[in-house]
Amino acid sequence: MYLRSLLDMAETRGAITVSSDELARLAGVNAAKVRKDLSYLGSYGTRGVGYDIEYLLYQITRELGLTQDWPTALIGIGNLGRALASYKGFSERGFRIAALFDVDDDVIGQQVGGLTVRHLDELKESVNEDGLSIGIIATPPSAAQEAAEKLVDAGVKSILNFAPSVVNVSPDVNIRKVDLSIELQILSFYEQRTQAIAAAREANRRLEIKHRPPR
Amino acid sequence: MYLRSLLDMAETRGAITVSSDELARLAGVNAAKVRKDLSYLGSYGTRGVGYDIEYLLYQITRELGLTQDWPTALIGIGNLGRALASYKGFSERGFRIAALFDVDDDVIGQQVGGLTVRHLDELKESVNEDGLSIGIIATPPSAAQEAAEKLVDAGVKSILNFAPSVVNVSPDVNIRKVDLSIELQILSFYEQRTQAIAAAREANRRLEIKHRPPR
DNA sequence: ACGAGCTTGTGACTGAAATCACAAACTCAA
DNA sequence: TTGAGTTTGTGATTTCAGTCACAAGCTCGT
Repeated sequence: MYLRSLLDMAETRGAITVSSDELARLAGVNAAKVRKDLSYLGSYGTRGVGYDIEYLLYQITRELGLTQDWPTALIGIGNLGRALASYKGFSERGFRIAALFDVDDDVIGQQVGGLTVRHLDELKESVNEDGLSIGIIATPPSAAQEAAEKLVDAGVKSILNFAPSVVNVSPDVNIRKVDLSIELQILSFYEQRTQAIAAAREANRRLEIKHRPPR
Repeated sequence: MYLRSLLDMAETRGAITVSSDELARLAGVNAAKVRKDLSYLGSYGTRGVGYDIEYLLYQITRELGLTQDWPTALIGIGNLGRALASYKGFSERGFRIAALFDVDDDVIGQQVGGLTVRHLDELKESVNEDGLSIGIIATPPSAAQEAAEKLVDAGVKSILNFAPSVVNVSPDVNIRKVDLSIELQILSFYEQRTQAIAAAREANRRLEIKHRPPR
């Protein structure tokens, strides 16, 4: 989050430094938290001045491992897969989609974003050839477990799963999931609750009018 | 998460009940936490038996507001927008993409997933006509703020932002963001760290060999 | 050189979330 | 009916993240 705020800031304003207060406002958190978080990187701030934006950007980028190039395999070239393949946000952060895989013969061989879709069975050789280190799963839920296993078998230790299903892998593999609909469900929960509260208040108001004697 | 695990379970296995232990394993959390979480819904479990899967599914669905239909506006019909428009996971959970908006004349008028893309300026009328209650932003980062403001102006109180930029709205509006590349950055961080540790261990080993006298 | 005005870095504190641990409540077999 | 074996629901405890508060350290004007 800080990284994103700092990048925004570096682009737009010509400022050299930023205070924890300012960064906090941009990132939507407490200023003390900003300082504590940044202190884990070392003492890169100057009292009375703030943090040097460029230096801080470099340190965060380095710590997150974003100075390296991470060749990434994308499995499942459906609607979501295609969108991810051409998603600017990945390449901007050093995540280069380097190989595409699917199991559907109609899709295999197609050109997507300058890459040819290959069969999932060729994953292992491709990992060796291209040095793939991260795998993204964008398959239907039912195919996610198999995709994960093939990735692990090929030696990939970091997996990002966009399929809305539970995937089990050995504990030394780092798997994270993004469920696109979970955030919508959270919004729905709050909407539902505010509506329910409004309805209850309304019902209550009617009752009071009915039963309370006029003053 | 519980909802998803339970749906999986209801589909595959023919079990009637589930224990907190089992659900915890599926959802990847502590069993006591499962019980405490579920207890907020009321006491729907039976000691010595567990929870009735169907009943629990209904209660969670109801509490999350997923028994209702939530007509949703989607702004920004680029790669990601198109993928989201046809994403099965949304409709399965009751989120119906009911209207599409963009500002690009080349895109406006196109048919995407059975809907015609309209100009963002028509948002307000569409909110009134179709009863849109949730807005999804899938624009480029620079256009996200404007899209959010138009949504708020039209009366939408729940917004999901896929654009990787900070968006400010009044506090009575519920805005959540999904940053597709943040999860990759987290994976990168761990990869970077394990590689750094491995490198340090290797360097250390070499030093020891060099300096330690042979036994 | 010095004091006013900032801003960082961090120990102390607070509050919330996660976990533990166990009584209570159920099933089932004998 | 009883007792062994489960499993829930929840008070007590632990852990951890977030916040507060302030000394330390910097700049700049005078």
